Amino acid sequence: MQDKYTPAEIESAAQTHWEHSGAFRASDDTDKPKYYCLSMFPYPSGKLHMGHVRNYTIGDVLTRYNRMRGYNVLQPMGWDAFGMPAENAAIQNNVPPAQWTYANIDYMKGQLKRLGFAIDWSRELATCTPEYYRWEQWLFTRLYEKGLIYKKLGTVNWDPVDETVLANEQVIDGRGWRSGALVEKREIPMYYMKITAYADELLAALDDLPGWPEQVKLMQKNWIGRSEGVEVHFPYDAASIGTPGVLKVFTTRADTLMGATYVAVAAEHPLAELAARTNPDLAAFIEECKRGGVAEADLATLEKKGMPTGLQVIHPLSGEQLPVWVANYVLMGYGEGAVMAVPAHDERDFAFAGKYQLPIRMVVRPTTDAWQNVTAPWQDGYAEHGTLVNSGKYDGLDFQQAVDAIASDLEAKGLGSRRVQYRLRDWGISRQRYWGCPIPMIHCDDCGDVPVPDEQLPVVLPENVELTGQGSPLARMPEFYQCTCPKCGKPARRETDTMDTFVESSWYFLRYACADNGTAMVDERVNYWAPVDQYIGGIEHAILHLLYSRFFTRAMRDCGLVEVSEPFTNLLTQGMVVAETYYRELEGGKKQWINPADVQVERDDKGRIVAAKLAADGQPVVIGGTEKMSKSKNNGVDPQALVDQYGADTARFFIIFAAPPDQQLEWSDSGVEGAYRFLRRVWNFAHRYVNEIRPLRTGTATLIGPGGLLERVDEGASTIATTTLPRIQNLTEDASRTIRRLDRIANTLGDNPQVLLYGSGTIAPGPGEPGFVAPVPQSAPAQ
RNA sequence: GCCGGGGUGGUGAAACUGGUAAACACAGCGGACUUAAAAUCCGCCGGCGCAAGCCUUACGGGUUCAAGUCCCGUCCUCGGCACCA
Repeated sequence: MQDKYTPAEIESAAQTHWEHSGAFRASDDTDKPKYYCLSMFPYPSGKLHMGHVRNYTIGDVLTRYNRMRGYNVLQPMGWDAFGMPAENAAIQNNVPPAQWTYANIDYMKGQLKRLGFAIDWSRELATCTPEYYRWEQWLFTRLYEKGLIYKKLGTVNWDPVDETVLANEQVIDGRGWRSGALVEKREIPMYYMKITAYADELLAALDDLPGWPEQVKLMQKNWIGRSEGVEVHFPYDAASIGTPGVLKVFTTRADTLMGATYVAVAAEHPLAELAARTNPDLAAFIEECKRGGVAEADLATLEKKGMPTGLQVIHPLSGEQLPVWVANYVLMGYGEGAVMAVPAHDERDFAFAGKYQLPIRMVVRPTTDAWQNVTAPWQDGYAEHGTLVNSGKYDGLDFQQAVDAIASDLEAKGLGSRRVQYRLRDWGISRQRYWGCPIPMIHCDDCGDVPVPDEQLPVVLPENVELTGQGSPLARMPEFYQCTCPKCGKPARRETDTMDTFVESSWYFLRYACADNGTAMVDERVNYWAPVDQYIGGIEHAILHLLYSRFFTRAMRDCGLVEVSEPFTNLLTQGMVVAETYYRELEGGKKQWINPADVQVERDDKGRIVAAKLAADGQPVVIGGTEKMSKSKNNGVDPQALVDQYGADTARFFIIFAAPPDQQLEWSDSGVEGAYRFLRRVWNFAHRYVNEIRPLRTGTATLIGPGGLLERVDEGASTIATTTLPRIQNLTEDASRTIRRLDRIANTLGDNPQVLLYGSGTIAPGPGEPGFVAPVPQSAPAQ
């Protein structure tokens, strides 16, 4: 009897049936309520990894479940196909990025089909096709005309040897990853999307997203970082600077303005450059600040350094002269590229003033008696709000009174005003790379920057190119960049930068609603399907991708393209897939990571792993602990091997039961084995007791009965299948025992209990419908 | 450095508003049945202790009649930090 469970045959029969019957095609026109279930689309890197399998299995469970509840469910799939890895592969293997990408898509699509997901493949899209990116270009020109896209200087990592802009990922310890050269910061013109125009709305709308995890909303809130404060203008000192002007800074601590003893500017600030012209030491320091990459994590951990410019500005209230310093912790891209320094009440300024012997003036006294004067070492209390002292007419005011009085006085003098500032910066979308969506702009000597007119779209990315790793090939292709100005007809130069790949992923979920439309970006069907009811993906996208998508949906709304503002009603952030790691130390301290499949472990009588050895040579290996499955730690399990050995149902069944969706999943080979044995038994069980329902193929998952268990799945995606059945470890026991447990559970559900055998859905349904509901015998014999 | 998670037995993990920590299981150990194995059933299963009992939620403090849960601090770990996707 056990021989009857042949997953490869059973699954392929079911999948063929689904394909021919169009079982998973979502209808655009039905009375059923809609349910749009979306998993984040994959980057076509080569083959699926276990994280993909988990992501899409969770989405598939929700998809099939909601189909059975009577919803018109859309579960589409596509490819986030532009990006750096294709260029790297191209350089390494001498294959054009397009060819590499399409081959990967082909292979991975086959894998997804083999896994039997209920995907509507008729809506498939790949972001690297002109059919997709032409609409991105079209929207770009609309947003440019609306002023939501503009051009300004931005700072990038520059590799002086390869003469290439590097991504942060390509800068390792301040050096280019290929050339090894010391990386420099360089300013180049780039296009920006004005996401800050939506900062307030993006922030406020977080309160109306009950279906999002609190932690994600909090991260977005902090990322947007709204703060109320005062913009203060420090007039230039005529004697030292020469030209009239003001130095602008923003502060949330205007109450401490009378304690400001110097101002600090970024190395790229005009005042720094002015002073450097006559001061070689300062010029050298500015050069030093330009070394290294632009990643904030690196900048924030740098040792704080500075140098005086010799320039002075005038304190707007006291009239005192304050020295202007250049400091490496002030960044040009943030606010005005300058800060006022109040060493007595700011920890960073305190440390800086101590290092360079700058004056420290206490102007706030705490309400407690914890301290009386600001002295080293720094105490957190120094930064607390309190009563003003040493501040002339402002003495005795509390924080709010002081801010109000000082802001009013600055406004009266025309030297400042109250203002709201965001941490959020506009989104720079220009990339000096080949494998991306061309930015549809033309540069004309006479007319300036001119958007490509609609009738010339798309600007097609040439696909047969050779990559060298030095600069963008587009900039070396006259046939690409030579063009005529759409306005005056004179020879002009086409923009050779491409867009950030986050742009493609910011609207793909809307395109699925009408992927077949060749004449418009979206049509009225988008208002039927949007918003996505359930979005599933990794927590690593909590900020950038999700925030950009929320912004993009609003920008499209304001172009009259969609009605909704929020793209994703419910968000599930899935946990990682982790596994044991093993390694051996090579000479030179380098670690050679060994795949767990090649390791034999020894356990003590408590079941702890106490020793491990390589199966091939019997020699011991070091136990490296549990880590996220990755190539670098060589602890990945290949989904393909799993499917080949046990079938798709086992892979999916294990992965959905081994851990709650939002928690990390620990890989267990015995758990997989147990899942397989369980499925085999369920299949035999189903075959025996419910074979009057045809076609019957296999049983793959678990019971969900009417009553309690069913509702638990309904409560929220985070409880799928976790409380209804014991964890996968239980399933390593003999399946008949488990089935008896299922019966016991079923019997507690009241009259006419039903067991829903459900999972990959290869328990085939009646015509067209996946999933299968079978009555359960009141007491099933053990064997 | 900054923002957001996490840290409870050998393992997965429970503990809902502060009220018996470790439910439910897996693994393990012992036993029954069996010629034997499988299956099934029974018992044990955080630590120390013969026992009564004492100790135990990363670590150190605190609040409380009562703390895994609240507060302060520390350590470790994971995700993100705007050009990885």
